[in-house]
Amino acid sequence: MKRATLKEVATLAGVSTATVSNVLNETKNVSDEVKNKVFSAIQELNYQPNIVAKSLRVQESRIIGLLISDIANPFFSIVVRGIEEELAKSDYSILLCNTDSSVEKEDKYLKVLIGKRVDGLIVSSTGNTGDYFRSMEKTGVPMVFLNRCPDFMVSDVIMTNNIKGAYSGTEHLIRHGYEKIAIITGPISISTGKDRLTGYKRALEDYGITESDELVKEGNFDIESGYMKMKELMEQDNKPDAVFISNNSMTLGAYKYLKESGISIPDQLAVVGYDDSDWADIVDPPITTIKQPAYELGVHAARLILARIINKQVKREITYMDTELIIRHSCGCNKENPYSTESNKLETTIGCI
Amino acid sequence: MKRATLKEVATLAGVSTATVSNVLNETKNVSDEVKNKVFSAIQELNYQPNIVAKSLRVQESRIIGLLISDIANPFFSIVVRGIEEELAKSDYSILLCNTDSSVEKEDKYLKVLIGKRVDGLIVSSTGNTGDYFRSMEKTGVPMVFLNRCPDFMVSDVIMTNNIKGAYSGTEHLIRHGYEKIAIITGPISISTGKDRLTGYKRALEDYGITESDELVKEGNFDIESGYMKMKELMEQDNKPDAVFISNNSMTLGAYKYLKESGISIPDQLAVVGYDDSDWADIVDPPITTIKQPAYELGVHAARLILARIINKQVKREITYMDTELIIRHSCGCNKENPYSTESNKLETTIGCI
DNA sequence: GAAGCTATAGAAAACACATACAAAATACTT
DNA sequence: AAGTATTTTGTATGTGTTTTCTATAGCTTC
Repeated sequence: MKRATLKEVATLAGVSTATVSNVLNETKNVSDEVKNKVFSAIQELNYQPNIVAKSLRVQESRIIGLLISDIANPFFSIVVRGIEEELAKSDYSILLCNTDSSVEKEDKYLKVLIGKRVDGLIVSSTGNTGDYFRSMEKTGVPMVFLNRCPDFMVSDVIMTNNIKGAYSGTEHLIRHGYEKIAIITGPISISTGKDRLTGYKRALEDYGITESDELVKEGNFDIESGYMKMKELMEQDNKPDAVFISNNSMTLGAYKYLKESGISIPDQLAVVGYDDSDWADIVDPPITTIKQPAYELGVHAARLILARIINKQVKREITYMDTELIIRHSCGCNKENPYSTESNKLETTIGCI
Repeated sequence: MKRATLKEVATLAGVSTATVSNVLNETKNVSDEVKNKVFSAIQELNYQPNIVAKSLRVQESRIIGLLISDIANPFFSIVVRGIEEELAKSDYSILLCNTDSSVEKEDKYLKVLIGKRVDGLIVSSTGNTGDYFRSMEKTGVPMVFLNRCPDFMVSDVIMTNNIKGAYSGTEHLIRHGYEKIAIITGPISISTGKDRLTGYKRALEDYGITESDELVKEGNFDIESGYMKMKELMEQDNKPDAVFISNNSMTLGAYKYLKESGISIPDQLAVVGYDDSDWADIVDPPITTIKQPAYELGVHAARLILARIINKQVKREITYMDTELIIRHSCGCNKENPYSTESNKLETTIGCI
């Protein structure tokens, strides 16, 4: 079905294409009389401007590429929602690319995104990034990274304060009096994984607890590895009495293992997780966790990329957003008053122990 | 930073733009000698084809619009993943639009999608759809609907068998011997809400149970309404001894209420939910639920839209995908052996009661 | 050696729009 | 009334591709 073109409405309205364009974009004065002719022609032909032609002409696509490792991870899906809603306000659309943390997919997508002439790029990829990013710099399309930035890039990045977050999680466990606190980390090759490990180590150090290699297990942020690493931890001689787990999926996996093997939380093993979820307070026991401001992260990323598009030569910005310790019961807090909403406040950190 | 154009590589290689295009697309024979010149020119200029120009010329954007009510809902985010992965195989990208079930947003997005000349549309909107869809039909862009199709449209739709799913969930409750089985439905103005209610009613009828208006509460598929409707149910005189809840978010909300008020599941109230989740088996108690094949739904939708793009004149297709009853403990099954994986099989339906 | 064929390369016309510039029409001065 | 300023409309070109149609050169075949 052939769609009407600008030219067609112009001839139908008996004016030039330039005027039609001008009434559409309100870019010049045109008399009401002519305007009306144009509008009714548009109506009659059911004309819809061809944005791809416009994009070609004005050299902007009004679309932002979004490179994300796993849209099905609730943390990311909330980030995406934040991005989407903020971008929509400025009439930008988002092109969604799920990279699965695969360098090949990332490179492939990057290629099509640059080919499609996206106006900007938001990337939240937990994997290692390939060569293709290097060539991105030359293209000059603005980018903002979420939670991690390849070492070789000079670009905007907005991070949650991973070190601090992990620190406060481990600290909470320490104050509870646990002595053998383990950690299940993400891949230490990537910054979120590494930073959260750093926070953990720093907390132990500050409280004079000697760390043990046996108690740090490197997972890869998915459910399966949470399950496996938890299992390793509980089957070895040097068992922990508490564990800090570096993201939501691994916490889920760990919980599955613990329940399967009948290990009681927090009596036999206390746990503090990372990332909050809607379901975190209805599992058994409700999970004490480090909450990242996922939605705000997305909103901020969107604003930043928009700012970059408008003004390309502002200098690099690194933003840190703070996490929040959400206290529930998996750490050992509040057993006598299990569903008090009072327990959900950060301020109670000290009091509850 | 100006990007190199086809014409520039042509002049650098000393050939015409036509030949460059031909070597790029392998659409005509060109001698190896010339090919090499072209390739090295491309390399030297770091040339990236401008896909929007190509789109304008060949009249296809290679992008599929995706209208979805809430990307943060785990059910949808998995659907999206299925769509994305399948589409990527054929080098189609997806433009993500989160409608929040708002007719205004839907119409607005529809407008930009059609303007951007998407090659197809996948819509999974739980809300009522506005007028704009009507005008969509005239444009001739292929559409496939997920789980619901506006009455006035003649379009492909792929559904899960909602009636059957709700039937089997309710039936399971009935076989347990519960006598006052309530339902929290979605909005009955939309088909998923209505169909699941129908399945529920049909089950009651088949087993000779008279239904009570007091036991059917209409929510709107979000956490909050699950909470509120559960509350209503438990605070009224005519309390149920079991409840069937029509989606994941409302089940979550209902669980929150039940835990807060110390109502024990399944002893005081048995529950069967709709939609499966990763966390469904670590909550307390693990949720018996009707699982929709979310990922497969997405894959199928992607394939269907692709087929429609290639061949526009095949006739309308309505696909039903079957749900699966995942038996855990919230219904009352398997209390003595709580984490047996055996319990997760459909076949045990009868045996477990 | 002319006619016919094949293989390769190029010229130019779309594709649908925006915009700089020119021109015309109107309004305003004096 | 003519001249000038201002508003309104039109012309023409450019945006980066693909593709149809032509043209040329190198063959074969009679």
